[in-house]
Amino acid sequence: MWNTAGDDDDDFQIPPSSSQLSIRKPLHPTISHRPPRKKPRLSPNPGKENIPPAPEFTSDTCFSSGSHALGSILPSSSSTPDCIPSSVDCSSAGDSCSLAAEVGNDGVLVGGEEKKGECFKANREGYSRNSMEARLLSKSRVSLRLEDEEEDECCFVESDSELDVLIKLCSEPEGSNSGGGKDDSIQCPLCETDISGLSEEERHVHTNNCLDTQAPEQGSLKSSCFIEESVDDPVQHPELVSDLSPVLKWVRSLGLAKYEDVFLREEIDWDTLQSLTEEDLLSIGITSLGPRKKIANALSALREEACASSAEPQAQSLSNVTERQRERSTTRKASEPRKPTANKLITEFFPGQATDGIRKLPKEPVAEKSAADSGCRRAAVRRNGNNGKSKVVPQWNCVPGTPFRVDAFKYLTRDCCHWFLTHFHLDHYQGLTKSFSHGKIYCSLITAKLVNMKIGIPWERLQVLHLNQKVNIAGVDVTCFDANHCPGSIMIRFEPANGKAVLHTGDFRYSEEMLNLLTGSPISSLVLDTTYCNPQYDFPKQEAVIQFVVEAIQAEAFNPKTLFLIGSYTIGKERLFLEVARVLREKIYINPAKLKLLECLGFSKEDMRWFTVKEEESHIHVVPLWTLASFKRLKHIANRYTNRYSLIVAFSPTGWTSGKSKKKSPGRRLQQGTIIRYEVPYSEHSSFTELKEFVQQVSPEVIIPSVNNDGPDSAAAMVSMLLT
DNA sequence: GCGATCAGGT
DNA sequence: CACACCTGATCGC
Repeated sequence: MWNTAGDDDDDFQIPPSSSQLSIRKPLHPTISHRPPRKKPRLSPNPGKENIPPAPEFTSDTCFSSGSHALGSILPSSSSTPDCIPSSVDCSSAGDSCSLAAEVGNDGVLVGGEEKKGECFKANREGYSRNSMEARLLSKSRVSLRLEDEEEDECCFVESDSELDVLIKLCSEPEGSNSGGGKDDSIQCPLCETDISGLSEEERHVHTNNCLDTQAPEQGSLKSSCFIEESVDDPVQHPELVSDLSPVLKWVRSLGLAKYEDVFLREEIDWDTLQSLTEEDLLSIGITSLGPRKKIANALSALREEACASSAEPQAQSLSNVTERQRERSTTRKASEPRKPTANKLITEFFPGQATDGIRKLPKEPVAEKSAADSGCRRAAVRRNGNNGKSKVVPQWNCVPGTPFRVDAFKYLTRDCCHWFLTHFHLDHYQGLTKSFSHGKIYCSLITAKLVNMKIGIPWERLQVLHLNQKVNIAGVDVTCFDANHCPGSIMIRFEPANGKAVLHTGDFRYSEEMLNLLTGSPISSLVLDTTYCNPQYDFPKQEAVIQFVVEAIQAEAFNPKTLFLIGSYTIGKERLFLEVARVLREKIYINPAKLKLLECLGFSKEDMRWFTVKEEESHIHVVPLWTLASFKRLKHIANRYTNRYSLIVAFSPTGWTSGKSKKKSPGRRLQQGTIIRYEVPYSEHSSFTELKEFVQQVSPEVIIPSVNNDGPDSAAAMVSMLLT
């Protein structure tokens, strides 16, 4: 694993790294191999469970039980073989060539037969086409395709979540209460005329007419949903714009017209405006200091003004507005349920839950305060939400039962002096600067080195945690494990005195080995990396994707004037390009800064030999991921190398590749002229299936998602999906 | 001038 | 979608 380094103070090499990736020989399970799990796959649809991903060929079995050490991706016994074109089995050759060819199922690449020939040419080291990996890939592709069929079911699960049911319920107009069947009569929400006989378009015309003529009476609308909708869509309902316009005018008068939207979205009326604090402004999205101060100052001036004369002309002119607002809010209360609006706290869907403590259901984990949390994260505090308290630390940055914080440097407070950092990615260490003086930072050795080197945190502030070793910090037993995310990434188990253990996954990619390590006290709360917590994200094992990339490179390499580009983050994806180097037996170019960084990651000397900072020594270059994002940038690179290279083949490894389109394919190939870009689903987060497996195994009482998205992917919805 | 922070982009 | 990061603008010391 990445962090095996941490096991040994003096030597932070990544063992067992001596092995060479040999994709060309049949593989054997390694010593550490565990038999594939026999337990039934979790499936939202039991009837379809007979479509497992071919157990005998899962990467877990072919490779060494899902291990993570670079070297152990494949058995160490097989140094790169000098085999053996003569042993090639033609039928399977078709298989593996078609891997590359099929990538191009969008079209362009590689017709079958010719390309096969090219494959052989490119196959400098030769290899047994009948390899397990080739079978693994074709197999997994089949199973993936089959799994696509399950997808609908998964989506159904999602849409059937508690949240969704509520949303559906809420979005039904009152008029359509009784079933809303299509035979029911449809009334205009304004004049209540039966408009069933009209076409949909005609109905729109009708209601729009009513709107135009009846606008002043909108307060009498029956459906509060409609009112809310109007606010959401002021363009369609101009009368409401004028409702809010004093606020908007005021904002405009400050020269901050760009924030009008914010006030509109938050439905801030004149009264509310005057009670806004600076915190509120921050929370509704006015994050720039300047504008915020400006508004705050203007507000205090406004308040003073209001105090000075309680019946000022300005207030007078606005009274009708505020009255209307009040009226609206009372109407609202009286006619629930109401339609959810974009700016509604998810908490509101779960009355009581937000303020309740941990809600425990027998055997079923729940999303703890998930609702409140999702609101807190994006807009730290919402209007009227926090009684003026400052920055709210999101739930997932806290460790229940302890005063500790995890990846919470954006929320530095003086009441905490134990700060954990799970890994060195910007979104987790953001806020951490070298002037940090809030106590100790606990992290893995690799992360500590990076934090020290890149941010300048002095070593005195850093406390290295070694993998799988329990230590006691402020009375809490703390153990960390390899998170299999990026080098140095850890998951942390906290065992506070109250007996309720907390597992914080940080960002992680599931592996079965984690479960071996996680034995011990049962986990009460699980803070879970839910990046891909949606059934639509199901991607192959990393090993399979590496395999795919290697084969694609081989297939494309018939042209000696080809430049290969592999995308990478500051840290992450190393495994991918290191394996490519090993397999192709070619050095990989990285820039000096990257080399310095890689030197912190504990690679062995042998591994480091695969890297070079001399551009001319390699035609495989590691570049930042975003330079591959657009063909425009790629063309720019191509222009730089017109003399040396006639073809560019780029690999863009990201889990999002397996989004809505091209689901679960091991990669796809895009081409523009002499530039080819492969998008490969190489993910360093757990797939949905893996998340389910993990949650199932850990079986916590409470799940706290570390989510970035809200809406239908709310915490509650996610938890419900995980449990389905 | 520099570091920190934010907005907007890929 | 928004991974994890970049660039450029702005702010404060």
